[in-house]
Amino acid sequence: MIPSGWPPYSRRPAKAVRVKAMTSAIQTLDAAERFCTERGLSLTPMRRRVLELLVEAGGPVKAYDLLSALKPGGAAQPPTVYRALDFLTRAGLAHKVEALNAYTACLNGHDEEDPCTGSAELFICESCGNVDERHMHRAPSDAPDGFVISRSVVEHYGQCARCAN
Amino acid sequence: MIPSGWPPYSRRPAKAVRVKAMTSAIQTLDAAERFCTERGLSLTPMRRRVLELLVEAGGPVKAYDLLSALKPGGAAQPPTVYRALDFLTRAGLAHKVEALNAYTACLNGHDEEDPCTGSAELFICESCGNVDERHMHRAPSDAPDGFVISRSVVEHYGQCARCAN
DNA sequence: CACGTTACGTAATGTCATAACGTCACCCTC
DNA sequence: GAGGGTGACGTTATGACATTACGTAACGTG
Repeated sequence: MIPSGWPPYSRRPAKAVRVKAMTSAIQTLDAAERFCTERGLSLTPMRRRVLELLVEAGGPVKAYDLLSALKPGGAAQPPTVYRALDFLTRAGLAHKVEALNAYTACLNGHDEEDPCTGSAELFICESCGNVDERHMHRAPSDAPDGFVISRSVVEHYGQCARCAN
Repeated sequence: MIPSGWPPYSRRPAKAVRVKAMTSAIQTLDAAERFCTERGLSLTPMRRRVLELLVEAGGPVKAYDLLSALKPGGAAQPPTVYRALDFLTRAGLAHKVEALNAYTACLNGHDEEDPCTGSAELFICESCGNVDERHMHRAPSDAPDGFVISRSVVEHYGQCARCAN
């Protein structure tokens, strides 16, 4: 009667941070470096390291998983990673996935044209954990009269084309 | 350089549960009652009480605030309120506001025509805390090829018309 | 009646995030 | 080069949000 087993993904054990594409990671990090220097932001070693972990994971990562991944090179405490995530999200280099309490790197538009403004539309595959990010170029057509939007959270959960088979 | 003071609303102290419109609350509860009996769902006293608190609050309420509000009539523990919220959200009588870790009553379409399917578009005023809910009748136009959406989280934060002045 | 199911009580624990304070390096200006 | 502001980060503790696991009572059905 009531749909059960919902929401499935947010109850799963967190997936381990894994390396996916080192080449693109390096490219992304270099782009992020340029992005920051152009704007007078400092991508410190700690912030760069956290962004690197996010990029390597290729999907949403929990803050405490980042923390664990950080541990080997010195004991890190929660505020350390949350401060880094705060910087990255403010800068538009990462997004928080609200419904997952997780964080994901923002790969779009930091090289040249269209920097991320902070509001992205996320398509999250509940099978493989992959996140496809689209920037929102449209306002909702059915906003209440006179409502002024300052920030939007748009997250779609489902199955990507690859996993739907 | 980096916008500061963001996100403002989610860091505020939780607002107290307050009574807003008792008449509409009763109407809503009666409608919810009918909604459940029609579907073979049982709106138990506990579930009804939690829904009542949500309706009275007229906006997002934190689980532990519900818990406090429940206390006077017997000591309630977290699972109690989370179970009630789970039922209400599954039934479509309430929604979780993900970016706020809060819950809000769903007032739409439980009387006759168009029951809430679970995916609503929420417009949350960061000044007065009011939530305006629209049901989503459209699919995102720019979904990745072949992506099948099972659930969407859409939350817009900003200022309502009344507070914009 | 024995059994399964549903709802809720209760204790403990797990998970996510921040507060509050200290230190150090850097830069500026006098 | 002493003083003072600022930004980044370490460290301890705590707050805030949510679940696991187990027990019991009520109810319906074979």
